[in-house]
Amino acid sequence: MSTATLEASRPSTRIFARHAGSASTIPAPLVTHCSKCHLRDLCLPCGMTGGDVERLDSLMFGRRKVAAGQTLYREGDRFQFIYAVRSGTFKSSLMLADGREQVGGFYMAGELMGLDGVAHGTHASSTIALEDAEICSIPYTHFTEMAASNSGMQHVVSRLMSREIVREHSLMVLLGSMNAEERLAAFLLNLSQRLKARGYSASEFHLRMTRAEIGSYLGMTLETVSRTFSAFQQQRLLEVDKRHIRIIDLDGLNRFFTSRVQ
Amino acid sequence: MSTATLEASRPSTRIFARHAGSASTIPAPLVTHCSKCHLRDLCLPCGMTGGDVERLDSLMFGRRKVAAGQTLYREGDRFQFIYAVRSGTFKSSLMLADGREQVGGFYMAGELMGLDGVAHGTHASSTIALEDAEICSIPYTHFTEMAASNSGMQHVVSRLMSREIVREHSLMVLLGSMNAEERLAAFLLNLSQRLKARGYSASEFHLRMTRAEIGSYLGMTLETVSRTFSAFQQQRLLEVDKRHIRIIDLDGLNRFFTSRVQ
DNA sequence: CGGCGGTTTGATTTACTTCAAGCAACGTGG
DNA sequence: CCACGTTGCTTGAAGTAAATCAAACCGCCG
Repeated sequence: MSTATLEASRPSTRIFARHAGSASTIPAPLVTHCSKCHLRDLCLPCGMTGGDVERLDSLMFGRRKVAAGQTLYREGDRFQFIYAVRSGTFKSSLMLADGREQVGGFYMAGELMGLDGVAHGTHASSTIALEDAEICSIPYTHFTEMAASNSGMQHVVSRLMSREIVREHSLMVLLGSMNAEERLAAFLLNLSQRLKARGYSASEFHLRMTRAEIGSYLGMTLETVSRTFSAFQQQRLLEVDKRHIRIIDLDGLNRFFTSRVQ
Repeated sequence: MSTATLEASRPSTRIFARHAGSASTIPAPLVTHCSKCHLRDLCLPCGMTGGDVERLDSLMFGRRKVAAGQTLYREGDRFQFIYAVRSGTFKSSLMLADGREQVGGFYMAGELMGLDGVAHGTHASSTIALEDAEICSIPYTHFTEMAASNSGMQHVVSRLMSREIVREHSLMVLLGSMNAEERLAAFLLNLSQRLKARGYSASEFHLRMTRAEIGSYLGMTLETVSRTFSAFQQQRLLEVDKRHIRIIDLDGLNRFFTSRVQ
């Protein structure tokens, strides 16, 4: 964990790390260098070759903290940045006419948010921090300008967008054809995998989101989410204590949705 | 494999670009020129400026017919092409372990298919023609090579991918929070709009897909689809005769899901 | 002609929602 | 410090939308 190197000493309440250098001669503190980031293999630079990652550094992505509950961008906001999660968890959601929200996804370290804005220059969803978090802001136009002269790099963006398409694809399957138990199992296993990829335990973790948010994401009510957790516990698949989850029987969980999705 | 004069220098294009003109010296007949295509404002070239569309011409997209029921690509196939619909209708779908299929979308003239393959170099879904159709095959690598030297053009790809993300976003809302009537209303209105944009009647059209396919797409059974059609007919919102649909009360239909989605 | 795929409609069942109540953890202000 | 409201979670009982099971119809094709 090479993190806490830079940010500790600095005032962290900057809105966006506007272009750094200004007065000082030393590199500005709140600028990120991808090449030195511990997330580089999960995040934007993933798959880049040669000096491309170093070239990313020159864009000097702004970095900032986001407090729990704070909104990163809202539906309709002008699209300027892609955001990379450095730490913490976010949810993206849409507000429905009847006041309810539809959660579209949860994002954790190394994942990119805001790609839906490219289509119309305007964000199609809102995203909110579920806990205190830290992000990098990637100015989209600068990024594409750079990618213009570099085919490898633009490939990376395309791949990331496509990945988002694939992700939503599988969510559609989930929402379109699974029952409550299958949905929750799929959700937990997905979470487990992503946490594992980030060096955390795959079998024991703390949920950052409420039952209502899980329910919205999975297309069911919070009561059904709660009941399904209880059912899993009784089937000795999980141990659940509020938001603390311990997966006891991974295979058992897996069977739930392996039976559906090949 | 030796024909296709114009593509000689780019062997990979050939697989799909019919070996039409064989030995002749005149341009092969089944090569498409975007600049002269009647779909240019709906399709890939949409939003391109200056000579970009002409530059697309030089890629000489292969064009071919696809018979009803024929598969364009399958889950797991190597990703090489993006496909643009010239005429006809396609569905994309996933096969579930229990043998059922999950339909992920329907595509009509000017729409692009296969973008999900960019992520892992492999298609994440299958797509099948619902009626006799015609497509252009766009060799992805050539296309990105060209886009490499042209920032305007690569913007176009990104926008198209992002649009797909947004599309799936709204499908998630649909699947996650709407009831049967709202889903079918949303489906019909979406279809109506897209047909209108293509110069067809917005109020009267012929469905190319079965009740089962609609149901799979909307996350409900074919029986419920059928019943909901009947209900709409009784409410004098539609006239339904098998696959022939006439929308009588557009506002009435609209009210169904305006009440949900802002 | 018979069989088949697509559709409609009816009867029954069920998985989930809705409504409702209670509890635990937490923060706030008197 | 305790009473209080708030938020999140669980559980129960009742209601319902949609799934399932089932039958029949139509148009089509070999």
